Amino acid sequence: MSWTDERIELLKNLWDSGQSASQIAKELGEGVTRNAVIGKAHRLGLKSRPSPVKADKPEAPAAPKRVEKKEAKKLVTLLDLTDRMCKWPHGHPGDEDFHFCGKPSEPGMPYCASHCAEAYQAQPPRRDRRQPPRPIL
DNA sequence: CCCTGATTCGC
DNA sequence: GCGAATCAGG
Repeated sequence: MSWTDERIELLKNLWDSGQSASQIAKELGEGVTRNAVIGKAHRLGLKSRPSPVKADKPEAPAAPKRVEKKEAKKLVTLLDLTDRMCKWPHGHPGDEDFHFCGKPSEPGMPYCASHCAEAYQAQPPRRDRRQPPRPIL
């Protein structure tokens, strides 16, 4: 596959819609890797959203602006889920704040480690609480 | 190990 | 121009 106009547009849209390169790659499908996406994005001049590597290092810690509001976390909706994402739901379907855990899931599992623990609790030894059969004599 | 984007470099 | 390999960080 080559970069047709359509694909390029899709790339642009997804890119500045905040999708990660790997997610875009999946949606473009057909053997497109995140490297391809990043490479193309780079070449197109679409660039540089906060990259972990280039992250700031001002080194002057003289700015104690700690009382900032917590950044509003994006809620992981059904549409955001990919495999390898924890599918543990929070809230009730239909509610505005219904969302999924979304953390990296345990390999082969639908949930992250902690939610696996939640989901797959071994049943505690259930003592049979019915009255034992009473011998006739 | 999961993930992120950036860069390099042979094709 | 392309993107796999690599790098660099969370």
